[in-house]
Amino acid sequence: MKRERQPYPGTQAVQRAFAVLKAFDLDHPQWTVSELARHVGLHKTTTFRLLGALSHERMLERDDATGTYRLGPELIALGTQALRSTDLYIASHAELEALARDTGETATIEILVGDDTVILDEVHGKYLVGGRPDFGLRYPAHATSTGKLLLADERHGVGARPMHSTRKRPRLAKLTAKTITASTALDRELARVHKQGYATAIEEIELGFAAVGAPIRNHEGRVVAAISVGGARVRFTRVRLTKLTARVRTAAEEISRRLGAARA
Amino acid sequence: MKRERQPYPGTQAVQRAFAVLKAFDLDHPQWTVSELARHVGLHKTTTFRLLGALSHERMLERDDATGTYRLGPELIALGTQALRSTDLYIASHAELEALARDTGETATIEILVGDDTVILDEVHGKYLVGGRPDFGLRYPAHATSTGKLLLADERHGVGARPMHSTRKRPRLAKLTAKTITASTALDRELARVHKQGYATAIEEIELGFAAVGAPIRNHEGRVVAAISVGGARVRFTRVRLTKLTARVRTAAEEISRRLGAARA
DNA sequence: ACATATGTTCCACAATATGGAACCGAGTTT
DNA sequence: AAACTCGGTTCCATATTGTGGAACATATGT
Repeated sequence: MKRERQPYPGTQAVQRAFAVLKAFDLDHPQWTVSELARHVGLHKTTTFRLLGALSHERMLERDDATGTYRLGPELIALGTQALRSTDLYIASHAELEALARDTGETATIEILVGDDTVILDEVHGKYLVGGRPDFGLRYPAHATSTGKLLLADERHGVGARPMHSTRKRPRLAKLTAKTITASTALDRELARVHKQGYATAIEEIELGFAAVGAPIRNHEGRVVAAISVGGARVRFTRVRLTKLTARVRTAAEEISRRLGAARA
Repeated sequence: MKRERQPYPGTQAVQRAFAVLKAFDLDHPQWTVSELARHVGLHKTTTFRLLGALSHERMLERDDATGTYRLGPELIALGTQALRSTDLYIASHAELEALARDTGETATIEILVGDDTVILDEVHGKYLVGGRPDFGLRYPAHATSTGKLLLADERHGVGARPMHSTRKRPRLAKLTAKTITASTALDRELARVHKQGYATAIEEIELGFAAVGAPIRNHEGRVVAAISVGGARVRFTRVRLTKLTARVRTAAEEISRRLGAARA
């Protein structure tokens, strides 16, 4: 087997265990031992043992009928526990409700995980009542209003951490005709977003969908999350967009203020 | 260090990693290295390395200000992914909304994780609008209507798995004056619950709170979850309780039917 | 200044995870 | 039906990997 150098001071088995867990995504909600072993590049036996351990911890669940594994209940508990320990969730929920009520659109708060944004919380407005909740969903950051804000801060923000500047650039997926895929174009966009303090994404993630976002800053001024309102592109006219932008920004400032104040 | 026998065929490091993660609960949303090491009974160095690895995987997050660790964003993603891969969530949501609408009370669906029930999904009725969502929360199973149903099936259900019969009995926490704490009394209650096909918990988990639950069965007849409606005790009069019970049971049957049908 | 606590690095040791080989069992193909 | 393939599983010798003792740095308190 290929033996790559451990890139970080850690435990191999743990790293592998999570590589296994992360293999369970929307495209592959369940796996068999062999398939998974091939996918993550581990020995069949090793994977088998890992799956056993994870199942025992109830992080995975084995479907006895098909013999496949899927994510288990303990992960749900752990995940929501993680959600709960985020102050963001508590600080933002009321404000998201107000946003959704005032604008009629869907309001979300998102954070950056790797190169994706993850929806922490979400409130639907009158234009989309009873819509399925989408929290936990991930979107490529470069194609969302919130993602741009988070990336912009990472690159231009206060403590522009130099060690992260050499971060591997991912291929920028082209999701619609308007998605920014050229890395130089993205650089320009991020600089602009950072300067103006808000971001838009008009049909960049999905045809017919538009959104405006504003940054949430912690007590240090770092952008730790971003909120947005989004909905059908046709409703986002130039003049309405201006109003929405203002509304989202005040909401974001209120949440940021609350985060700053919440600091013990 | 004490060296206990590995009770299952697995990897030690993985087991320890999750022991660490599970230490982050409502009481202890954040830990320092040493405190945690003591709590889980691991060597300080080992814990330190584990925390490093978990942080690198973004399963934990280090608060640079205080130097403490808390659950990280990747766990949120993993958790919601787990939630998503549960058919239960999809099969039940609409029915929970109907339940909440019809009864005005809060409707939940819960599963068993260890000795606790975990709220998978939840819809508030008219009596509690804008209430904070509580999914992911855990409650001791013996004190909830849903938990009783799940425990009852575990003990009296179809494949009364003998190997689990010797399951360690936890101390039954006394949450209110009405909480069932004597294990013989619980045995009797569970037998009754199993027989009648529904369960109540009147001020057993919290003063002033009452709930009725009914079981969700999969295609094999196993109780895989339970739903309930709950609210202020004063509204749960004897006659209304009868009606609520009937309503919850039909909802549960509908969801069970859908699960049975959903089987590929 | 001393004592006690924490987070962190280093390192020799061996316990632990690893993966090769082999065994079943169920489908497919010959 | 035998021969083959591909999946899951068990066994086991090996050495890689994780372990924890010792020591250091820093911080807080006495």
